[in-house]
Amino acid sequence: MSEKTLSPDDIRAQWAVERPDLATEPMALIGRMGRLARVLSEAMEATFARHGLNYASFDLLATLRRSGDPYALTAGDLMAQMMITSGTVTNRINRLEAQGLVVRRSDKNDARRAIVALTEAGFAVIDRAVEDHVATQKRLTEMLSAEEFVQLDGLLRSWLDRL
Amino acid sequence: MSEKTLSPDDIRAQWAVERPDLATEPMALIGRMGRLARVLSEAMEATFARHGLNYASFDLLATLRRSGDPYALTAGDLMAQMMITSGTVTNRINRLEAQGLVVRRSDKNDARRAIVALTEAGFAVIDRAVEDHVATQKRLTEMLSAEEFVQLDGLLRSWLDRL
DNA sequence: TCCATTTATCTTGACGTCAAGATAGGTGGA
DNA sequence: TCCACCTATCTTGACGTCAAGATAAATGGA
Repeated sequence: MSEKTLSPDDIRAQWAVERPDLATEPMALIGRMGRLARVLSEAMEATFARHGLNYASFDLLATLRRSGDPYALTAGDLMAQMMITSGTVTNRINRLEAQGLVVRRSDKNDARRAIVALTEAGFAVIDRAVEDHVATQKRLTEMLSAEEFVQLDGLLRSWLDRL
Repeated sequence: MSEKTLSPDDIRAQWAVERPDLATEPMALIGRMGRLARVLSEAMEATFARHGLNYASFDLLATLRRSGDPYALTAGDLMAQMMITSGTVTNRINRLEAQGLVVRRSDKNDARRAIVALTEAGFAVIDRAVEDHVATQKRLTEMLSAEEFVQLDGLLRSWLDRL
């Protein structure tokens, strides 16, 4: 009935009434992880948008940029590093190519391969965007004390390792 | 060049070479949060799939189920609680209605309102699915010690509060 | 040399999501 | 009573993503 959003704890409280047999401690933790990921994503998307990008395009440009000179990778490399399917890679490349931020070249040794390279415009955009992105991430994390930061990073790292 | 996926730490190492001026400590932490959220989501989606559901449909059915008898909310309530737009609510309802898991009724006092209620089939599906879901969440979190669990939950909670 | 097999990328169709706008019903003041 | 405005939901069009399959090129063994 309530016209309001519920916190993960509110949701647990509802389940406690309706299904008191369920152990919902993990639900609150995982729910908070999800909320946090969402809030962080929204803040980062706003940063990308200031540079005419979104997560998908930032991700691809950043992958090329940090791969170092000559700022070029095959579609397959991009697929692996961005952890997406081949169709999604194709789509991301197409959109960035239309914006003039990357170019497709063919590999002289293997005509099946598509080599994707940053254009000068793409290089300029991602170099500016990543600075802004880092500043946003700093802002988002600086409400954690140094000790909290280290603790959280350690917990996330070991959980991820065990999964 | 590498045909491999990179850890958040690998990514930081690449940036350290290409853009040593950037302070990327937050990037590793936020990156790990994102990876973790993704791994957890994939595991939970697999659970939903065993019941013919996905995240979207589980979310709506669960919202109705835990709202308690008579397991019915307006589209607006669902929009607020699920934190999605009105168009997305309409879409989710349509799909679940086609599966016979919810029904739309009109509100006698306000013809603009769409009241969405669980069917018997919907109730049965969500009651089974949520048990499986809770078991999956238990499995995902039980690699954390009790102490780690409490620490992590506390850190996430306070970070979220401050954001 | 040939061709069956493997590899790299692209295409197609289906989903879930959102922003913006359309539609229809409700409400309050003149 | 009317109508301008507000509210609740639905529609439309655009994206990003994936799974599955199509296409084209490389490879290796007979």
